[in-house]
Amino acid sequence: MAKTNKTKFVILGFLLDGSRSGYEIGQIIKKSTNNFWQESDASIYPALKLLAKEKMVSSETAYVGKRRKEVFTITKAGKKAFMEWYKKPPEQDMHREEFLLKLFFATETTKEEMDCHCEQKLKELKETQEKYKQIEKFLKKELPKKTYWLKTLQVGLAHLEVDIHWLQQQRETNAKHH
Amino acid sequence: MAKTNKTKFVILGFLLDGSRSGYEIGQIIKKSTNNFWQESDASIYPALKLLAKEKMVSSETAYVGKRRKEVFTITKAGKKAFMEWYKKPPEQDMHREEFLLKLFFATETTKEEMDCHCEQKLKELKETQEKYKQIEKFLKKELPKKTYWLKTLQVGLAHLEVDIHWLQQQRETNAKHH
DNA sequence: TGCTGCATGTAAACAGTTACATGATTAG
DNA sequence: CTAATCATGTAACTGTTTACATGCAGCA
Repeated sequence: MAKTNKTKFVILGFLLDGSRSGYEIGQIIKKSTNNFWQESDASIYPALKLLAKEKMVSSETAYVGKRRKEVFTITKAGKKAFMEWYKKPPEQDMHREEFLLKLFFATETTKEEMDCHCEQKLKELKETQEKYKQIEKFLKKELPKKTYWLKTLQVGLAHLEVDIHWLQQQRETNAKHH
Repeated sequence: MAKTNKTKFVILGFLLDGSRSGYEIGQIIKKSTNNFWQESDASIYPALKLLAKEKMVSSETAYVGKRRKEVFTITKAGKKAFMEWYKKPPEQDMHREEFLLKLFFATETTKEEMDCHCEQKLKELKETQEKYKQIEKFLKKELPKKTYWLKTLQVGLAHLEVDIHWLQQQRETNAKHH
Protein backbone atom coordinates (compact mmCIF):
# COMPACT_ATOMS: atom_id res chain seq x y z
CA MET A 1 0.00 0.00 0.00
CA ALA A 2 3.05 2.21 0.00
CA LYS A 3 3.17 3.52 -3.53
CA THR A 4 1.24 6.74 -4.02
CA ASN A 5 -0.46 8.98 -1.54
CA LYS A 6 -4.05 8.44 -2.59
CA THR A 7 -5.28 10.55 0.30
CA LYS A 8 -4.72 13.55 -1.92
CA PHE A 9 -7.14 12.26 -4.54
CA VAL A 10 -9.81 11.43 -2.00
CA ILE A 11 -9.59 15.01 -0.78
CA LEU A 12 -9.70 16.40 -4.31
CA GLY A 13 -12.71 14.20 -5.04
CA PHE A 14 -14.65 15.66 -2.14
CA LEU A 15 -13.59 19.20 -2.96
CA LEU A 16 -15.00 18.74 -6.47
CA ASP A 17 -18.32 18.46 -4.71
CA GLY A 18 -17.85 21.78 -2.92
CA SER A 19 -15.44 23.76 -0.75
CA ARG A 20 -14.72 22.19 2.62
CA SER A 21 -12.45 22.39 5.64
CA GLY A 22 -10.08 19.61 6.65
CA TYR A 23 -12.29 18.66 9.53
CA GLU A 24 -15.34 18.46 7.31
CA ILE A 25 -13.50 16.25 4.85
CA GLY A 26 -12.53 13.93 7.69
CA GLN A 27 -16.14 13.78 8.82
CA ILE A 28 -17.59 13.04 5.43
CA ILE A 29 -15.03 10.32 4.77
CA LYS A 30 -16.05 8.62 7.99
CA LYS A 31 -19.69 8.84 7.01
CA SER A 32 -19.63 8.01 3.33
CA THR A 33 -16.60 6.00 2.20
CA ASN A 34 -15.89 4.18 5.43
CA ASN A 35 -17.15 1.04 3.77
CA PHE A 36 -14.19 0.80 1.40
CA TRP A 37 -11.88 3.70 2.24
CA GLN A 38 -10.70 5.10 5.53
CA GLU A 39 -8.41 7.92 6.44
CA SER A 40 -7.07 8.62 9.87
CA ASP A 41 -7.62 12.12 11.29
CA ALA A 42 -3.98 13.06 11.11
CA SER A 43 -3.66 12.26 7.42
CA ILE A 44 -5.98 14.97 6.11
CA TYR A 45 -4.23 18.14 7.26
CA PRO A 46 -0.74 17.34 5.98
CA ALA A 47 -2.23 16.23 2.67
CA LEU A 48 -4.15 19.49 2.34
CA LYS A 49 -0.99 21.44 3.06
CA LEU A 50 0.80 19.53 0.34
CA LEU A 51 -2.04 20.11 -2.10
CA ALA A 52 -1.95 23.84 -1.33
CA LYS A 53 1.79 23.91 -1.98
CA GLU A 54 1.21 22.20 -5.31
CA LYS A 55 -1.52 24.73 -6.16
CA MET A 56 -4.11 21.99 -6.40
CA VAL A 57 -6.28 23.74 -3.85
CA SER A 58 -6.66 27.31 -2.61
CA SER A 59 -7.59 28.15 0.95
CA GLU A 60 -9.53 30.86 2.70
CA THR A 61 -9.56 31.52 6.40
CA ALA A 62 -13.05 31.86 7.81
CA TYR A 63 -14.04 32.63 11.38
CA VAL A 64 -16.96 31.23 13.31
CA GLY A 65 -16.79 33.45 16.35
CA LYS A 66 -13.14 33.26 17.37
CA ARG A 67 -12.71 29.80 15.95
CA ARG A 68 -10.56 29.66 12.87
CA LYS A 69 -11.66 27.53 9.96
CA GLU A 70 -9.55 26.87 6.89
CA VAL A 71 -11.82 26.31 3.90
CA PHE A 72 -10.30 24.72 0.81
CA THR A 73 -11.39 25.03 -2.79
CA ILE A 74 -10.15 22.92 -5.69
CA THR A 75 -8.27 24.74 -8.47
CA LYS A 76 -8.07 24.04 -12.19
CA ALA A 77 -4.76 22.27 -11.65
CA GLY A 78 -6.41 20.22 -8.92
CA LYS A 79 -9.25 19.21 -11.21
CA LYS A 80 -6.73 18.19 -13.84
CA ALA A 81 -4.74 16.12 -11.36
CA PHE A 82 -7.92 14.42 -10.18
CA MET A 83 -8.94 13.55 -13.73
CA GLU A 84 -5.54 12.13 -14.48
CA TRP A 85 -5.72 9.90 -11.44
CA TYR A 86 -9.29 8.99 -12.31
CA LYS A 87 -8.43 7.78 -15.79
CA LYS A 88 -5.79 5.38 -14.57
CA PRO A 89 -7.01 1.84 -13.99
CA PRO A 90 -7.52 1.36 -10.24
CA GLU A 91 -4.75 -0.58 -8.56
CA GLN A 92 -5.57 -3.69 -6.64
CA ASP A 93 -5.25 -2.66 -3.06
CA MET A 94 -3.94 -5.24 -0.72
CA HIS A 95 -6.40 -6.12 1.95
CA ARG A 96 -6.03 -8.04 5.14
CA GLU A 97 -8.82 -9.70 7.06
CA GLU A 98 -7.73 -11.01 10.40
CA PHE A 99 -11.02 -12.83 10.80
CA LEU A 100 -10.45 -14.94 7.72
CA LEU A 101 -6.84 -15.49 8.73
CA LYS A 102 -8.00 -16.99 12.00
CA LEU A 103 -10.60 -19.06 10.20
CA PHE A 104 -7.87 -20.31 7.90
CA PHE A 105 -5.79 -21.47 10.86
CA ALA A 106 -8.72 -23.08 12.65
CA THR A 107 -8.25 -26.71 13.74
CA GLU A 108 -9.96 -29.07 16.15
CA THR A 109 -8.14 -27.46 19.07
CA THR A 110 -9.12 -23.93 18.12
CA LYS A 111 -12.66 -24.69 17.04
CA GLU A 112 -14.32 -23.33 20.17
CA GLU A 113 -12.51 -20.01 19.92
CA MET A 114 -13.35 -19.77 16.25
CA ASP A 115 -17.04 -20.38 16.90
CA CYS A 116 -16.89 -17.57 19.41
CA HIS A 117 -15.25 -15.27 16.85
CA CYS A 118 -17.94 -16.23 14.34
CA GLU A 119 -20.74 -15.31 16.74
CA GLN A 120 -19.08 -12.00 17.47
CA LYS A 121 -18.56 -11.35 13.78
CA LEU A 122 -22.16 -12.16 12.96
CA LYS A 123 -23.31 -9.67 15.57
CA GLU A 124 -21.00 -6.98 14.20
CA LEU A 125 -22.05 -7.58 10.62
CA LYS A 126 -25.73 -7.34 11.48
CA GLU A 127 -25.11 -4.06 13.25
CA THR A 128 -23.21 -2.71 10.27
CA GLN A 129 -25.96 -3.91 7.97
CA GLU A 130 -28.55 -2.04 10.01
CA LYS A 131 -26.41 1.09 9.90
CA TYR A 132 -25.94 0.88 6.16
CA LYS A 133 -29.62 0.36 5.59
CA GLN A 134 -30.29 3.58 7.47
CA ILE A 135 -27.74 5.40 5.35
CA GLU A 136 -29.32 3.90 2.24
CA LYS A 137 -32.68 5.38 3.22
CA PHE A 138 -31.05 8.71 3.97
CA LEU A 139 -29.27 8.83 0.62
CA LYS A 140 -32.40 7.96 -1.32
CA LYS A 141 -34.40 10.65 0.42
CA GLU A 142 -31.96 13.46 1.04
CA LEU A 143 -29.29 13.05 -1.62
CA PRO A 144 -31.04 11.41 -4.57
CA LYS A 145 -28.52 12.88 -6.98
CA LYS A 146 -25.62 10.98 -5.43
CA THR A 147 -26.41 7.82 -7.34
CA TYR A 148 -22.85 6.57 -7.16
CA TRP A 149 -22.62 7.06 -3.43
CA LEU A 150 -25.66 4.80 -3.24
CA LYS A 151 -24.11 2.26 -5.55
CA THR A 152 -20.97 1.84 -3.49
CA LEU A 153 -23.13 1.43 -0.42
CA GLN A 154 -25.19 -1.24 -2.13
CA VAL A 155 -22.06 -3.16 -3.08
CA GLY A 156 -21.14 -3.05 0.60
CA LEU A 157 -24.59 -4.27 1.56
CA ALA A 158 -24.39 -7.14 -0.91
CA HIS A 159 -21.11 -8.26 0.65
CA LEU A 160 -22.59 -8.02 4.12
CA GLU A 161 -25.50 -10.19 3.07
CA VAL A 162 -23.18 -12.88 1.73
CA ASP A 163 -21.09 -12.88 4.89
CA ILE A 164 -24.09 -12.96 7.20
CA HIS A 165 -25.64 -15.77 5.21
CA TRP A 166 -22.39 -17.71 5.33
CA LEU A 167 -21.99 -17.30 9.07
CA GLN A 168 -25.57 -18.38 9.72
CA GLN A 169 -25.08 -21.46 7.60
CA GLN A 170 -21.95 -22.34 9.53
CA ARG A 171 -23.87 -22.03 12.75
CA GLU A 172 -26.58 -24.36 11.50
CA THR A 173 -24.19 -27.09 10.40
CA ASN A 174 -22.47 -26.73 13.75
CA ALA A 175 -25.75 -27.29 15.56
CA LYS A 176 -26.53 -30.40 13.53
CA HIS A 177 -23.25 -32.06 14.40
CA HIS A 178 -24.00 -31.56 18.07
CA MET B 1 -2.72 -1.04 10.17
CA ALA B 2 0.21 0.00 12.29
CA LYS B 3 -0.53 -1.64 15.60
CA THR B 4 0.89 -5.16 15.85
CA ASN B 5 3.09 -7.06 13.55
CA LYS B 6 0.67 -9.77 12.53
CA THR B 7 3.18 -11.19 10.10
CA LYS B 8 4.64 -13.07 13.04
CA PHE B 9 1.38 -14.88 13.70
CA VAL B 10 0.88 -15.81 10.08
CA ILE B 11 4.32 -17.38 10.15
CA LEU B 12 3.63 -19.19 13.42
CA GLY B 13 0.36 -20.45 11.98
CA PHE B 14 2.08 -22.04 9.02
CA LEU B 15 4.84 -23.47 11.18
CA LEU B 16 2.20 -25.20 13.31
CA ASP B 17 1.49 -27.16 10.16
CA GLY B 18 5.12 -28.25 9.82
CA SER B 19 8.67 -26.94 9.70
CA ARG B 20 9.40 -24.64 6.81
CA SER B 21 11.95 -22.20 5.43
CA GLY B 22 11.28 -18.50 4.96
CA TYR B 23 11.04 -18.95 1.24
CA GLU B 24 8.55 -21.77 1.60
CA ILE B 25 6.40 -19.68 3.92
CA GLY B 26 6.40 -16.87 1.39
CA GLN B 27 5.36 -19.29 -1.33
CA ILE B 28 2.53 -20.86 0.60
CA ILE B 29 1.17 -17.46 1.65
CA LYS B 30 1.00 -16.45 -2.00
CA LYS B 31 -0.80 -19.66 -2.88
CA SER B 32 -3.21 -20.05 0.00
CA THR B 33 -4.05 -16.84 1.85
CA ASN B 34 -3.59 -14.40 -1.01
CA ASN B 35 -7.33 -13.99 -1.07
CA PHE B 36 -7.44 -12.17 2.27
CA TRP B 37 -3.86 -11.87 3.47
CA GLN B 38 -0.69 -10.90 1.63
CA GLU B 39 2.87 -10.54 2.74
CA SER B 40 5.66 -9.03 0.72
CA ASP B 41 8.80 -11.10 0.23
CA ALA B 42 10.93 -8.86 2.37
CA SER B 43 8.65 -9.11 5.38
CA ILE B 44 9.14 -12.79 6.11
CA TYR B 45 12.87 -12.96 6.84
CA PRO B 46 13.06 -10.13 9.36
CA ALA B 47 9.97 -11.48 11.12
CA LEU B 48 11.54 -14.93 11.36
CA LYS B 49 14.68 -13.43 12.80
CA LEU B 50 12.62 -11.63 15.42
CA LEU B 51 10.72 -14.80 16.25
CA ALA B 52 13.99 -16.67 16.67
CA LYS B 53 15.25 -13.98 19.02
CA GLU B 54 12.08 -14.31 21.07
CA LYS B 55 12.51 -18.11 21.15
CA MET B 56 9.21 -18.60 19.36
CA VAL B 57 10.92 -20.63 16.65
CA SER B 58 14.10 -22.65 16.43
CA SER B 59 16.11 -22.95 13.25
CA GLU B 60 18.25 -25.56 11.61
CA THR B 61 20.55 -25.00 8.71
CA ALA B 62 20.09 -27.54 5.97
CA TYR B 63 22.02 -27.85 2.74
CA VAL B 64 20.67 -28.85 -0.62
CA GLY B 65 23.91 -29.19 -2.49
CA LYS B 66 25.74 -26.00 -1.69
CA ARG B 67 22.57 -24.03 -1.23
CA ARG B 68 21.85 -23.06 2.34
CA LYS B 69 18.34 -23.44 3.66
CA GLU B 70 17.21 -22.18 7.03
CA VAL B 71 14.40 -24.41 8.27
CA PHE B 72 12.29 -23.11 11.14
CA THR B 73 10.32 -25.07 13.70
CA ILE B 74 7.81 -23.65 16.14
CA THR B 75 8.63 -23.95 19.84
CA LYS B 76 6.34 -24.37 22.85
CA ALA B 77 6.58 -20.63 23.51
CA GLY B 78 5.67 -20.03 19.87
CA LYS B 79 2.61 -22.23 20.13
CA LYS B 80 1.56 -20.40 23.26
CA ALA B 81 1.98 -17.01 21.60
CA PHE B 82 -0.02 -18.19 18.62
CA MET B 83 -2.85 -19.41 20.83
CA GLU B 84 -2.93 -16.15 22.74
CA TRP B 85 -3.25 -14.23 19.51
CA TYR B 86 -5.82 -16.67 18.26
CA LYS B 87 -8.10 -16.25 21.25
CA LYS B 88 -8.26 -12.49 20.87
CA PRO B 89 -11.20 -11.25 18.83
CA PRO B 90 -9.95 -10.39 15.35
CA GLU B 91 -9.50 -6.70 14.77
CA GLN B 92 -11.31 -5.04 11.93
CA ASP B 93 -8.61 -4.46 9.40
CA MET B 94 -8.89 -1.32 7.41
CA HIS B 95 -9.27 -1.97 3.77
CA ARG B 96 -9.02 0.28 0.78
CA GLU B 97 -10.53 -0.39 -2.59
CA GLU B 98 -9.49 2.11 -5.19
CA PHE B 99 -12.04 0.71 -7.61
CA LEU B 100 -14.94 1.57 -5.31
CA LEU B 101 -13.39 4.93 -4.53
CA LYS B 102 -13.45 5.77 -8.22
CA LEU B 103 -16.98 4.49 -8.53
CA PHE B 104 -17.93 6.69 -5.61
CA PHE B 105 -16.55 9.76 -7.37
CA ALA B 106 -18.12 8.93 -10.72
CA THR B 107 -20.18 11.67 -12.35
CA GLU B 108 -21.56 12.35 -15.80
CA THR B 109 -18.16 13.62 -16.92
CA THR B 110 -16.28 10.56 -15.68
CA LYS B 111 -18.85 7.97 -16.70
CA GLU B 112 -16.98 6.77 -19.75
CA GLU B 113 -13.80 6.20 -17.79
CA MET B 114 -15.73 4.40 -15.10
CA ASP B 115 -17.39 2.07 -17.59
CA CYS B 116 -13.94 1.24 -18.86
CA HIS B 117 -12.73 0.49 -15.33
CA CYS B 118 -15.78 -1.70 -14.81
CA GLU B 119 -15.09 -3.75 -17.92
CA GLN B 120 -11.49 -4.20 -16.84
CA LYS B 121 -12.58 -5.16 -13.34
CA LEU B 122 -15.08 -7.69 -14.64
CA LYS B 123 -12.35 -9.33 -16.68
CA GLU B 124 -10.01 -9.47 -13.72
CA LEU B 125 -12.63 -10.89 -11.41
CA LYS B 126 -13.55 -13.62 -13.85
CA GLU B 127 -9.90 -14.59 -14.15
CA THR B 128 -9.53 -14.70 -10.39
CA GLN B 129 -12.72 -16.74 -10.13
CA GLU B 130 -11.34 -19.26 -12.59
CA LYS B 131 -8.10 -19.47 -10.62
CA TYR B 132 -9.90 -19.97 -7.32
CA LYS B 133 -12.09 -22.68 -8.79
CA GLN B 134 -8.97 -24.55 -9.84
CA ILE B 135 -7.55 -24.20 -6.34
CA GLU B 136 -10.87 -25.37 -4.92
CA LYS B 137 -10.64 -28.55 -6.98
CA PHE B 138 -7.04 -29.03 -5.91
CA LEU B 139 -7.85 -28.61 -2.23
CA LYS B 140 -10.73 -31.05 -2.39
CA LYS B 141 -8.64 -33.69 -4.09
CA GLU B 142 -5.17 -33.27 -2.63
CA LEU B 143 -5.70 -31.67 0.76
CA PRO B 144 -9.11 -32.88 1.91
CA LYS B 145 -8.13 -32.42 5.55
CA LYS B 146 -7.66 -28.69 5.16
CA THR B 147 -11.35 -27.97 5.53
CA TYR B 148 -10.75 -24.43 6.77
CA TRP B 149 -8.47 -23.57 3.89
CA LEU B 150 -11.36 -24.57 1.66
CA LYS B 151 -13.82 -22.49 3.67
CA THR B 152 -11.84 -19.28 3.35
CA LEU B 153 -11.54 -19.91 -0.35
CA GLN B 154 -15.28 -20.39 -0.65
CA VAL B 155 -15.92 -17.13 1.14
CA GLY B 156 -13.68 -15.50 -1.43
CA LEU B 157 -15.56 -17.20 -4.24
CA ALA B 158 -18.88 -16.01 -2.85
CA HIS B 159 -17.63 -12.44 -2.85
CA LEU B 160 -16.38 -12.79 -6.38
CA GLU B 161 -19.75 -14.05 -7.51
CA VAL B 162 -21.51 -11.05 -5.98
CA ASP B 163 -19.11 -8.60 -7.58
CA ILE B 164 -19.29 -10.26 -10.99
CA HIS B 165 -23.06 -10.33 -10.84
CA TRP B 166 -23.17 -6.67 -9.85
CA LEU B 167 -20.86 -5.62 -12.68
CA GLN B 168 -22.85 -7.58 -15.23
CA GLN B 169 -26.05 -5.98 -14.04
CA GLN B 170 -24.50 -2.54 -14.35
CA ARG B 171 -23.49 -3.34 -17.88
CA GLU B 172 -27.02 -4.41 -18.76
CA THR B 173 -28.67 -1.28 -17.39
CA ASN B 174 -26.07 0.73 -19.25
CA ALA B 175 -26.98 -0.97 -22.51
CA LYS B 176 -30.69 -0.30 -22.01
CA HIS B 177 -30.18 3.42 -21.58
CA HIS B 178 -28.32 3.55 -24.86
C1' DT C 1 -17.96 23.21 35.98
C1' DG C 2 -17.17 19.66 33.00
C1' DC C 3 -18.21 17.14 28.93
C1' DT C 4 -18.77 16.69 24.12
C1' DG C 5 -17.95 18.25 19.65
C1' DC C 6 -15.64 21.56 16.49
C1' DA C 7 -11.15 22.66 14.64
C1' DT C 8 -6.17 22.56 13.39
C1' DG C 9 -2.14 20.75 13.60
C1' DT C 10 2.82 18.18 14.94
C1' DA C 11 6.07 14.47 16.26
C1' DA C 12 7.49 9.98 17.14
C1' DA C 13 7.16 5.41 16.11
C1' DC C 14 6.35 1.75 13.28
C1' DA C 15 4.74 -0.97 9.37
C1' DG C 16 5.35 -2.19 4.80
C1' DT C 17 7.14 -1.87 0.07
C1' DT C 18 10.56 -1.52 -3.40
C1' DA C 19 14.83 -2.07 -4.86
C1' DC C 20 19.00 -3.96 -4.31
C1' DA C 21 22.70 -7.63 -3.51
C1' DT C 22 24.26 -12.27 -3.81
C1' DG C 23 24.60 -16.76 -5.36
C1' DA C 24 23.10 -21.91 -6.46
C1' DT C 25 20.37 -25.09 -9.21
C1' DT C 26 17.61 -26.77 -12.85
C1' DA C 27 15.19 -26.97 -17.25
C1' DG C 28 15.18 -25.63 -21.94
C1' DC D 1 24.32 -20.77 -22.03
C1' DT D 2 20.61 -18.52 -20.34
C1' DA D 3 16.47 -17.83 -18.05
C1' DA D 4 13.69 -19.06 -14.32
C1' DT D 5 13.37 -20.51 -9.87
C1' DC D 6 15.29 -21.48 -5.34
C1' DA D 7 17.09 -19.06 -1.41
C1' DT D 8 18.43 -15.46 1.99
C1' DG D 9 18.86 -11.26 3.25
C1' DT D 10 19.57 -5.60 3.76
C1' DA D 11 18.74 -0.60 3.06
C1' DA D 12 16.21 3.25 1.89
C1' DC D 13 12.01 5.14 1.57
C1' DT D 14 7.28 6.09 2.19
C1' DG D 15 2.91 5.76 4.31
C1' DT D 16 0.11 5.54 8.36
C1' DT D 17 -1.16 5.51 12.95
C1' DT D 18 -1.06 6.97 17.68
C1' DA D 19 -0.48 10.19 20.80
C1' DC D 20 0.05 14.63 21.86
C1' DA D 21 -0.90 19.80 22.01
C1' DT D 22 -3.97 23.61 21.76
C1' DG D 23 -8.13 26.09 22.19
C1' DC D 24 -13.22 27.61 21.18
C1' DA D 25 -18.30 26.80 21.61
C1' DG D 26 -22.46 24.96 23.38
C1' DC D 27 -24.99 22.51 26.65
C1' DA D 28 -26.39 20.34 31.02
